[in-house]
Amino acid sequence: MDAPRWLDEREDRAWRGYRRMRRLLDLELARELAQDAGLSEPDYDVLSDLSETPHGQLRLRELADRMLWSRSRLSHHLTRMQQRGLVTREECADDARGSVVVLTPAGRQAIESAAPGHVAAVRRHLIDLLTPAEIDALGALTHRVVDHLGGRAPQPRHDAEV
Amino acid sequence: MDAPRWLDEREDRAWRGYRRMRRLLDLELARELAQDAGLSEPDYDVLSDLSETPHGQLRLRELADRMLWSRSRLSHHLTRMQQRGLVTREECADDARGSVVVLTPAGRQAIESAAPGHVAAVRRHLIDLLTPAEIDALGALTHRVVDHLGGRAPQPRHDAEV
DNA sequence: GCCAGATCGATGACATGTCAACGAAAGCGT
DNA sequence: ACGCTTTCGTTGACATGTCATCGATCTGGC
Repeated sequence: MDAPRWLDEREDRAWRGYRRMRRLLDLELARELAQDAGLSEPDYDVLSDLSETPHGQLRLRELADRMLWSRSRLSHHLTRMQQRGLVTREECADDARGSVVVLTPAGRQAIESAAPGHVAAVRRHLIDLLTPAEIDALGALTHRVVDHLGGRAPQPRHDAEV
Repeated sequence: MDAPRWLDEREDRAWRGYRRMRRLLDLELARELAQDAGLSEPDYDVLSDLSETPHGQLRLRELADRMLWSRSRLSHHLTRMQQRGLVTREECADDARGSVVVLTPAGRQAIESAAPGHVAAVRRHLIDLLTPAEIDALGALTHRVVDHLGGRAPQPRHDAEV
């Protein structure tokens, strides 16, 4: 705990750059997405994950885990998206507690018309600015960090114990 | 607008990895910070930026710009931090509209005792997992993206016009 | 000096995210 | 079959972030 190892100049540059990029990229992508497609980033992510499944549907639990969201957050968000007609909830056949989130035709329409523009924005502001080597490095490094953090989901524990 | 250029396998890997890392790193760093220091990440960032100035104080406007926050957000956040005794607001000498955010002794104490642990966490979960070459690449790439996005601040425009 | 327009920061209404608690239903050991 | 424990998803209270608006002040052109 003593003599903390501060970040040296290069490490600091990387860390600050990362945080700044993160913020600016978010703002810009969210801005364009809202303007061009009327969706927020969370909306887009939900629709995107759903649309990648065979039938455009997933157990709420499964979707929350994939997105690294709490079930509570997802449940609240789905309520709003449901009101906009982008998804519906159906009862789950094999588990009476569960609910299945289903993409509506309007939801599929929304993601399909939003995707090209969004991917273009991701290219324009990030991918196309990188060399092939940087893209590979970014892929390698991020996956290493993710593995290290043990890609498991959140959802608060009710553990006793210290 | 036709024939969108989707991400190829490597690009997709980098993009997904980035987003996943982003989320997991955030969760973990926020968790440790809250547990060890009783601060949220926004709290930490505010205190950190303030503590890097000569007198631990900044114009609200200036602080908001550095953090890429809206003034509204910062104003709300400061109100809460002020109630916890971490910062105070003082009148600005050369501009009667302005206010100066000042680090209190308790605020300085908070950031100084939180920093070593936070830096250690950043090392443990990110920096120390990367090779020197990756750190340099990350620094280069993030700064390029930031420059491209034109590091300017948000604050909604009231423009007419398309 | 004076006025038009810009900037500063605060505020309230609202959208979104978090957290703890809950009822219902499964799982599991006996 | 029976309880005990876990999991599922929802809910309400609350924390946080966004957006539009406001009054006060500053700035620049005249």
